[in-house]
Amino acid sequence: MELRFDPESTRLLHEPARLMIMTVLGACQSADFVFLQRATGLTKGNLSSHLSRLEEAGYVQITKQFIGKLPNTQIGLTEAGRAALEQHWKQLDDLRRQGDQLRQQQAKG
Amino acid sequence: MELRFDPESTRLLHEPARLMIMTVLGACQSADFVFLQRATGLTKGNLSSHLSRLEEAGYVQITKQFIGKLPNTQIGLTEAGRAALEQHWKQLDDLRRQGDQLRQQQAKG
DNA sequence: CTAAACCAGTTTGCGGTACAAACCGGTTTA
DNA sequence: TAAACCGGTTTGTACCGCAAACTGGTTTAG
Repeated sequence: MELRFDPESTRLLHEPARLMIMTVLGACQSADFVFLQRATGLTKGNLSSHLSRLEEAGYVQITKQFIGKLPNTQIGLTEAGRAALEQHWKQLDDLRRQGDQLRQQQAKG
Repeated sequence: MELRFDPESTRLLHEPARLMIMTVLGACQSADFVFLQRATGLTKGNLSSHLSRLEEAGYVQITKQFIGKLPNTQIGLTEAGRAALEQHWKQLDDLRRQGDQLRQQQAKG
């Protein structure tokens, strides 16, 4: 029996840090850098580089502005990003289902 | 709001290849190397090294024997392995739930 | 006035890892 | 007896996640 599960399709989201980021963003239209850092517990450097990757992948869009005199970075999911996140959960659910199925086949056969 | 999600606890299983392996093993008492390779679609080298990692982690136990004249490697989940796999799914479920919760809070507030 | 602390991030350096190619000891086929 | 096959393991490399160091500006302290 051939397990159908494509690691490459959502490889980006298999990194826990990125999955956390996407999960938070999935719940807001937009969050800023500091909020994301608090929510995920990542270091600034770490968060920054993950966001760059997600941006390159087209999963988030990043807009910079000034609030008063301070720089501020807003991050939001793109449609592609939202789709990828859903897709990722679906794949995991599906893998788990396949495991259960296999188990039942074993029980019978 | 602080996301509670510990990447380190099940980092090993965040690798898709390893999650596939564990999923298959979760359904059998024991599987052999060739079966695992077919089921997961991994290359031999890749599978071998992932199994070594899982063994070091105490998640699988590996026993070697000869079938006729050919070497044969049987792999099975340990109790720790089974527990880790369940734990992993739980963590993912939990993260997703937290996302949904956040979303509902946003809808209200 | 200026130096030290703070803010909001980005870049850099490094240790670790996933992957396939090369390899290995043996067995079967030609 | 040599070439192909079997069941894996080891090696080399390119990539990646992480925190420390840095950047460019702002506020506080003396």
